[in-house]
Amino acid sequence: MATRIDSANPVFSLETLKVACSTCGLRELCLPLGLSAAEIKRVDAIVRRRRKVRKTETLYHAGMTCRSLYAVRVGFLKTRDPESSGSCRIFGFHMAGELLGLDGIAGGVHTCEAIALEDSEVCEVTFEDLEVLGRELPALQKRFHQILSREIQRDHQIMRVLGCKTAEQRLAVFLLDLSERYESRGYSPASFHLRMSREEIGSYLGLQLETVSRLFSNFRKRGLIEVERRHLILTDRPALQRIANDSDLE
Amino acid sequence: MATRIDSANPVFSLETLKVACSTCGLRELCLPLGLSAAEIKRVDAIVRRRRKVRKTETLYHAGMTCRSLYAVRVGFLKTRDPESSGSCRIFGFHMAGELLGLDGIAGGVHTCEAIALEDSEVCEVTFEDLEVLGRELPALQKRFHQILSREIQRDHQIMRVLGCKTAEQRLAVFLLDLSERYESRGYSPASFHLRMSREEIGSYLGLQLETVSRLFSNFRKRGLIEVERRHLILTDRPALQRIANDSDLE
DNA sequence: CGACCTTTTGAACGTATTCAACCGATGTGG
DNA sequence: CCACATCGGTTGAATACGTTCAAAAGGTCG
Repeated sequence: MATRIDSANPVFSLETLKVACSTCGLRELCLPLGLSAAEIKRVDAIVRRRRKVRKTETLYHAGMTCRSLYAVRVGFLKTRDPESSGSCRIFGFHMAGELLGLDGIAGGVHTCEAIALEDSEVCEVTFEDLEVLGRELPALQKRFHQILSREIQRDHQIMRVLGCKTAEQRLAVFLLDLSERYESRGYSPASFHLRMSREEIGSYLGLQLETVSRLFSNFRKRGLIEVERRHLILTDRPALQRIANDSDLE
Repeated sequence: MATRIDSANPVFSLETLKVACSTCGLRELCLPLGLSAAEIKRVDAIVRRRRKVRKTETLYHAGMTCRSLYAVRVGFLKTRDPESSGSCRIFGFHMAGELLGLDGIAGGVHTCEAIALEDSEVCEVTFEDLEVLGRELPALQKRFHQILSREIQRDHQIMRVLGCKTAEQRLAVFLLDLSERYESRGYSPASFHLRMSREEIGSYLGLQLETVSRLFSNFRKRGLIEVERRHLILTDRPALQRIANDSDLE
């Protein structure tokens, strides 16, 4: 029933208004962060459409022309490298308020593909509109640059993890990162549901799914977490922090 | 003698004019790519200063307030993670025409440090100036976004390498990447000088220096390269390509 | 219910690391 | 000028970490 709205009707509906940036709970995480109410209204106007992506469905494929970026409104998606047949094809997991498609600006083509891990909704904004409006609203321009730069920082963090952390450290970093992101969205930082499989976690962390599974068991035995399938409780976050940080000192 | 010019004299000199963007050989790689002659002149005007960084000297430290980005004019620099005492602190090697400091836009603070691997010169542009001018010159704004997006793509490439390639594949990818970058700057893609130590290569690729050294020897024995200290000749690039690409198929 | 997918666990294996010795080039001071 | 220290690089041997292969249990869905 929900799909009826987004697929067919391009005019404003009550439904559309309800999810305007101005009233969106994510405006403190997403593109509008730091903008005035008036400015947010202008941003609202360039959001082309709010699109639903069902679990397992693809938001965009690699190779598709890319003229827009997408902000996750609700749900959870992954981006992955299409070519590499091997592992480590997953570049990231994306929660509400995060932006997708930043890698496509350079070439006008998506270099990875985005797939929903649960029923999700995204807001689409074209680069063109964003650039035009950015010229009028310096705060928006600045915010956009911040987001791009933030993404580079994030990638550096992942490179650090992949390049010099043990399997144990990688998983600890990963769990704490999820924890923080849930917390900043108002969810419990200690208890949450994993939207991704062991294989996907492994793919993201440069590990085999068996290794991930073993580490979950190992962390459970040491009393650091409780894990039941995909439900997770971080019972000893300070200890996880210690594991994650320990460069090499014992 | 060269330092006298840049350190003391803030007014335009013949020397300064000589290195203006308009006449810079790198304008087809750097920020001005795709701009008209008139637009390049405007970019010239916001280049605050052209700064020399001697070998082993630091262009910026992590934690320093960051209000500018730097374009490499001549030379070769590395950026590295300051905190991690372990390995893999090196995020990248940067050649002429490449931009440094993109990670600092978000927080206004440098998150890594840049160190010259040979005597280098960089052009400094403040984000503020770049944003202001970007509002006037859409082509510049677009170009800047392209560069940021390109950097994200680059990071993805590194994540791919670190996450799912063998040591052998990593080195092959690394050498071919250097090769391409030299070629696009008009140098030989097959014969060049390594500016970095084995340890720095390892740090970048998530390997130990011994492993890198062994791989060089191994590649030499297989007739793929000739290597004499830091001088390198890629004698069989197609073979290196095959090694780099082979996902897992034999 | 049976088919399939995800997850767990075990055992053997292999790749890259670690520790160590050594070499050559460079630089310093007696 | 040579002894000596230092730094970058090479190579060997033992080790360890994570992978690979394999089997089986638990969940989910037609």
